Amino acid sequence: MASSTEGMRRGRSTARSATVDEAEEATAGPDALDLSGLNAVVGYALRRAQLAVFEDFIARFATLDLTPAQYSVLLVIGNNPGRKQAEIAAALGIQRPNFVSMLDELERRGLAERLPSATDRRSHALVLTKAGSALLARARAMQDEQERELAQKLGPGGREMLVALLQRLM
Amino acid sequence: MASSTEGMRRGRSTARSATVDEAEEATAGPDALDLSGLNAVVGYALRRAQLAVFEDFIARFATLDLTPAQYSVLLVIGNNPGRKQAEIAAALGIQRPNFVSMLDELERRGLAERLPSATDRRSHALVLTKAGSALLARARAMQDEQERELAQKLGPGGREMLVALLQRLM
DNA sequence: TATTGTTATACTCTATAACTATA
DNA sequence: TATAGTTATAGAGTATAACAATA
Repeated sequence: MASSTEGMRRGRSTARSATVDEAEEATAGPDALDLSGLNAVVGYALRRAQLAVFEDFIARFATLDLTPAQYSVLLVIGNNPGRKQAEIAAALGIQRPNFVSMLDELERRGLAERLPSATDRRSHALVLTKAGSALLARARAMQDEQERELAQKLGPGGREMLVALLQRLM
Repeated sequence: MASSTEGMRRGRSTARSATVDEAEEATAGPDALDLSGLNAVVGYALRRAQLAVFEDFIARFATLDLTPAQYSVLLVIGNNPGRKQAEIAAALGIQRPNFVSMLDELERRGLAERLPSATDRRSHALVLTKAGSALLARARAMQDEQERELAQKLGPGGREMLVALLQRLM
């Protein structure tokens, strides 16, 4: 159902085995647009939800001056100290060239370090500094708080259900 | 194409109430990284899932030469013919200045048109051309097919559950 | 004075080619 | 020959200021 306006709304198409209809936007303003077609699209809902969650994340982490990407880098280095740049970058889906300036910045701020590898003089072993570990601890606590608030929005078991569903898409 | 070849595991997330559970045993290879901390983060899962779904979308829509953004614009114009640029753009979360070149391109391809408004000489009434409607119909069918495949990945009721959970985050 | 569409601009992300020094 | 880190660069995507025409 749905469709605030009568117009053209998926008239034909009898084969709808997967049920593409169910989302619906209640009444909004007087001249509100019909977005029913978009709201049923998984990709669109994913994009909007991701933007909303990231926006919230960025606002929270403003005090730590950390972007989501920087947080993920600190987290992965912290859990995997001594790994090569290429390994960390690949794990995060970051192109190696783009990872250079990210590390430059984290190193400049004294949060991470590029140590010489003992076995391969080409590679760098990434580690967190003490300051980096300390900041990561604060960031983790902050992120846990966001996770708790998201869990509340999502209802009982909703967060775990959501993550499980998202994993199926990757 | 072929972005990110990261190595993510499929941690079984045993449900735990509201607090962040970050104890997932990563059935790891010899030198696989520990990403358990990230995999429990809703925002990160959202981002990766969104990228995966969009990548699939882009590959499918390559034959129609439509990006996800262009598809959303055609869809919303089709369901809301005669609306102003600013209205369509706002509904999609697109900045008005950035919407200009998008419309230029759709108009250049003969898919959409900027008609003079009958009531306000400043504004343009957006409509689809016949070719635009025809392309949109093909795109919709293509998108329905993706939705069906996603639904299969997500299991019985999974797609509807996912969309409902995502709506709670916006 | 406010709004619509537009131009110009800038900043972030992301992607690729190519260099260097090692292996 | 291949790999790790790097440089340079190009392309999207997104954000804001400002202007002309109109309300």
